[in-house]
Amino acid sequence: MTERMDGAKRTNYCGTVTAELVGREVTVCGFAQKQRDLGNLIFIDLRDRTGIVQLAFNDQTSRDVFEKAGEVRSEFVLMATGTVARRESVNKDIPTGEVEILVTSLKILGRAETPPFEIVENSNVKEELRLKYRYLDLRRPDLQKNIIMRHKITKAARDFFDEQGFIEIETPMLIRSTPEGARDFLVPSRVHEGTFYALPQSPQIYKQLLMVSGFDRYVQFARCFRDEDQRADRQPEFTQIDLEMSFVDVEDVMEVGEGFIRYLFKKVLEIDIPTPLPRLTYKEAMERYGSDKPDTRFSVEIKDLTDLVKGCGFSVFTSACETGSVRAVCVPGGAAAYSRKELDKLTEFVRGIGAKGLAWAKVNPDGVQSSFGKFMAEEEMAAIVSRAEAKEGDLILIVADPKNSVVLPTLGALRGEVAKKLGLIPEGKYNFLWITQFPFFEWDEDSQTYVAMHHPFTSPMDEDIPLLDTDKGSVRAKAYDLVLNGVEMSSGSIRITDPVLQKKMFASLGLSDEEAQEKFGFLTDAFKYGAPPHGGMGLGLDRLVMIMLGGKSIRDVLAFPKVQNMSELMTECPAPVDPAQLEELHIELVKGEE
RNA sequence: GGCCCAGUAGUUCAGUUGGUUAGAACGCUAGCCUGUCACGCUAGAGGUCGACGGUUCGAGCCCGUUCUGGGUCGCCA
Repeated sequence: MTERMDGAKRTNYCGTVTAELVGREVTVCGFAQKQRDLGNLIFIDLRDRTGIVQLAFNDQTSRDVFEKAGEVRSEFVLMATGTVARRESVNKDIPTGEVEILVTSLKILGRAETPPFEIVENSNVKEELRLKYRYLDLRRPDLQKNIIMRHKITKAARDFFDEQGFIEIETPMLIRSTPEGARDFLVPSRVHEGTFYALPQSPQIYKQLLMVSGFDRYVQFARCFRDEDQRADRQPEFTQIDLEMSFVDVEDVMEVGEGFIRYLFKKVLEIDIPTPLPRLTYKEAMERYGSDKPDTRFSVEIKDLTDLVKGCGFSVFTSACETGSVRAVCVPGGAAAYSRKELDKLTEFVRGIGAKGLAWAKVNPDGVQSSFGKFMAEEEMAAIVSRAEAKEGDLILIVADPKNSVVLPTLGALRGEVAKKLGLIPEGKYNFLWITQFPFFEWDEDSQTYVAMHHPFTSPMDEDIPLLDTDKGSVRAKAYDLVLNGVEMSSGSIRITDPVLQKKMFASLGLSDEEAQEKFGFLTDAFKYGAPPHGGMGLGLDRLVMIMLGGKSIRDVLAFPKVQNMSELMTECPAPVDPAQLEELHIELVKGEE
């Protein structure tokens, strides 16, 4: 039989019962971590979210309490009252290790079956099982720590933005679908047959309307939804710290952004992040790191060899030079000792990304050994080694392609791959970086047109507006990303508020007036009534928490995450619904093709 | 949608060239035990080797299909 609390109150959390309380009567509640029955002496480790305290039962304990203690098994829910006493032997491993509670009253408030896995820290139980019993997994101290840390981070964020004069406003979860970008989750309307709401991918349009409404500084911890395939750092529903400000330009938003980062890291981790944060333009980031979200925790950078190999005898290089380039990364750390097999693996790796091959050169003590040496004059090879800044023992990896859009990302991925392999990435380092001056348009090979790299309300840079008619590819946007350790943490921009310019941008993206009105009319209409210049950013909270906790998987910072195929193993959702429910929603299921 | 990895007791794993009754540790159950805290000692229970099909005298092991989970590419304005 389980017992009732009968009006008893907890006086202390387990983890707070320390030596100062010796002699005092306390009442603690929690889960039995472990029961150790020594015959006429029983110990129970009682656990709550603050830690563990030892309950002791001995010959001083009344018979019925002692017998009850003997029944206790792992994960029983207990309430115990007793006197705090010094232990005969101290446990130095836990904060409460100097004391124990000599129990005078014990209530078994809940019995527990043996759990499918032990509730312990650093569990290496298969994730599938942990997620099926997520409520048990969440009892483990590491996950408790993560979830509590997440709370601290959002609390600090609320404090910061409140101090900065931001108003927290909730925007709707049921919104109009705007079929740009990622796939929407759709919600059928019961009342309006054949119509659907969408779940927001971001509160973008609403927060811009709030600027039109004069709220001036808005913030929201916004739940966002994207129906795209998952990754280790991506979930179908996620949270953004979403903000928007009026009467600002790029610098103002970035200043708030980095002020927040500095505040947060100091407050939560007691780490000083020096500001202003380093910046790179998109172009520079691509040319030096081959990525618009470079990991700068290790120094390997891309070097351009094009001018050095233009006239060499290696046709792979010379043909690439015509429209593309030949570039290299120099891998330190004794990578010249790489075996043929390891080099083949790297070649396979770059082929997987889209490059046609990988050339290599080892800087050995007795000279340079390379995959293309027979096509090179000695001075040419020496120039390559010097340009790559390679030292003895280094390995130069070279990618050549007629398209820079192949060369740069390939080397970017390659530098990350080898850094991981060689352990060049230091732990516990937080390298923030702004990427600025993104191109406005992206050339789309499939449709042979320019498409918006950001959403279509992003403002072009003032000085690039004339290029809209002459050189679309060179137009830069007032857009900025915040990158942390090679992960995109945040993305933001200054928005267009000039109706004439907005019309022009829509046209540049191939949207007719009618289409633009149909899709975004409510926004452009709103701007007719006076729109303050504004801009903002959205910061991925889940990823931020993950990196601040040194985690690798976003599932570890969410209470109830979904797995790769977007289902949730505990409640087994998504799930079929009753036919009557479908009928009410005017939905008929059609069989998929076999 | 493509590619890669994993699936054996409740859990984590081992399992030789295909060969008798599939093992270990932890956990669990029972008994003993007054200072444990990874308690100890004794005894015990516990398996459709993810599923289906094939090869074989014989399959945990080989082959095919499939399911589940993970990673990654495509995708994520």
